[in-house]
Amino acid sequence: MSQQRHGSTPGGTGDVPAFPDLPEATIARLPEYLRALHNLGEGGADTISSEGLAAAAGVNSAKLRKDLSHLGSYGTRGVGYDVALLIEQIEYVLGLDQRRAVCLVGVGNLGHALAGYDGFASRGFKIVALFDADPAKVGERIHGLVVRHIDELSEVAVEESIAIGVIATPAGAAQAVADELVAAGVTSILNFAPCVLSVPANVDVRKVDLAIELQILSFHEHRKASLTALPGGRSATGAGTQEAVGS
Amino acid sequence: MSQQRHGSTPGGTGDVPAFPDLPEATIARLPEYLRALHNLGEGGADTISSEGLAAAAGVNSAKLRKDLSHLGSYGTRGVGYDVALLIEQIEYVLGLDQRRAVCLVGVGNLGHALAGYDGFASRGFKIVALFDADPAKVGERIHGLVVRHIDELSEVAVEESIAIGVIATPAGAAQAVADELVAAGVTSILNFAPCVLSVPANVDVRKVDLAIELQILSFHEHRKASLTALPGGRSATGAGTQEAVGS
DNA sequence: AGGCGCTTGTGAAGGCGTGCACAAATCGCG
DNA sequence: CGCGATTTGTGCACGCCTTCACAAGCGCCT
Ligand SMILES: NC(=O)c1ccc[n+]([C@@H]2O[C@H](COP(=O)([O-])OP(=O)(O)OC[C@H]3O[C@@H](n4cnc5c(N)ncnc54)[C@H](O)[C@@H]3O)[C@@H](O)[C@H]2O)c1
Ligand SMILES: NC(=O)c1ccc[n+]([C@@H]2O[C@H](COP(=O)([O-])OP(=O)(O)OC[C@H]3O[C@@H](n4cnc5c(N)ncnc54)[C@H](O)[C@@H]3O)[C@@H](O)[C@H]2O)c1
Repeated sequence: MSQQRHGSTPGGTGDVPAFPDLPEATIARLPEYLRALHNLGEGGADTISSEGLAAAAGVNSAKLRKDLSHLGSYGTRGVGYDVALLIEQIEYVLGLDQRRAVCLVGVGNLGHALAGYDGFASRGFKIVALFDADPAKVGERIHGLVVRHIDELSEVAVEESIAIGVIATPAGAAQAVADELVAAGVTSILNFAPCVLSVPANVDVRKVDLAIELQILSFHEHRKASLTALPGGRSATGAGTQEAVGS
Repeated sequence: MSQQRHGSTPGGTGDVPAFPDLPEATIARLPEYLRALHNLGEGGADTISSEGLAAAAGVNSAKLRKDLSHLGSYGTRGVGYDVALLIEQIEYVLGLDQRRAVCLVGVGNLGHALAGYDGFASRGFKIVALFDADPAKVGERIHGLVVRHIDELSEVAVEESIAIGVIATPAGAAQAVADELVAAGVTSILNFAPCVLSVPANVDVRKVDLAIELQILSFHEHRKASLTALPGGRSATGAGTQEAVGS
């Protein structure tokens, strides 16, 4: 525990990240580990074993170790992982050491909820601008931010160095909004509208579609129902196993 | 086009679904195909090629064909897929031929938005009950539904045959709510709280965590930024390729 | 009626991700 | 100072998923 070397992360000379190539599946799980670590840290834990952290994150412990090994060796055999150090490492890899500016387009039902969500701020993001096309909404004040007209997007995006945009408009407007975001220099988009977006290759899009989530659950309900007719009525209701469903 | 046989789906004698075992990855994409098909159908298309449907759904056409082939042979070589027939098929497989009852627990910021979302109704679901623990919220009327106290959950769930529950409470309350949902007979849960849920093995859980989505985008921003220092300034801004990000 | 172009359905190959099982490493204790 | 208990890091094998490439099937046009 003597030297608390961070590998080559902060304080490095060249400070070149140059992640080899973290598996996509791994980076999708890092945020979950991070959340679990924060919980554990608040609980007063100094170190945590892979088994413990895996349980807190709802994954297999071997998978967790392999994931973390991709970042480097930040654990101590026989002891576990230093919680604070690991938090720092994951936050660095995810680029959360700097608070990232986010803009939100479409301040309707969903947009209102998102604008008022404090879970963003506590996890590395700051909503710095709200946009809408409806003149009736422009000027409205939400959680300390004034809704601006979508035409101002480009100007504000540059001014505030916004790299991430959230789309919460109806599906019909989403592609047009995406185009405007891209034109304004945004290179990452989180899309809540149920539609496919076309964007240049250097722009990342992630989509959240609640109806799809429900439909997947519906399928499993359908399947489960079709098996109810089986003998051996008692279902395999185990102890309290986490039912992990693909990312 | 003469005989419109549905394989063995509706109107079958035994009517036993007995899906062999659709790959998990496939069923996660079926809802996307379904949405694309509805769009195309409204656009007046009678049939659609795998290429066209794949484009509309943002996937590779070979993947789409393989996915659909798991449901049976519902295409016509040289022509494509019958839009209406395929919609019917997918909806059957997903169990959407019956409108599924959903309850929502936690009518706060996010819960309000979800309760008022019409995208559920149009895609096979009906929110039949809202619950909250806050006495100040109980009794409130939202979009035609009255918020009920969480203690009534079990009673209402049985009465309305609710199999799917949505959790939109703070993370601290989510596990307790999940336990109550399970006790009330709910076997599928959509969880918006940023935490891991422990449930019996026969219960499916899907989680939506917005901060995680943003953190994944942040990683890609971080990585992109670390490559900016490269020569050849012009980024590989292709035509308009969809940037598919894992499901 | 026959041929031609188009599209589906699928065999095969390759890549990715997962999980087991164990060697290597570290700590604490006698 | 050495030993056993504990936990990490990883080699390996297996299975799933994706993608290519193509034969089989279908309709249309001549
Ligand atoms: N409400 C929900 O709970 C919910 C859930 C899942 C998905 N969604 C999806 O999220 C999106 C928004 O849902 P909502 O319920 O908030 O809808 P909404 O109609 O309440 O809000 C949409 C907002 O977008 C604005 N808008 C429209 N066109 C615009 C444009 N070109 N530029 C900028 N702003 C524009 C509108 O003025 C409106 O304020 C929809 O695509 C919906 O399918 C909503
Ligand atoms: N608001 C958002 O945009 C947003 C975005 C992503 C995730 N989330 C997550 O969704 C959840 C809800 O967020 P929110 O902003 O709506 O919070 P909120 O505080 O506005 O609402 C939470 C609601 O849950 C109710 N509640 C608390 N304990 C309960 C219990 N035991 N049983 C039933 N109801 C209970 C509260 O009375 C309140 O009405 C949180 O976990 C949050 O992290 C919210």
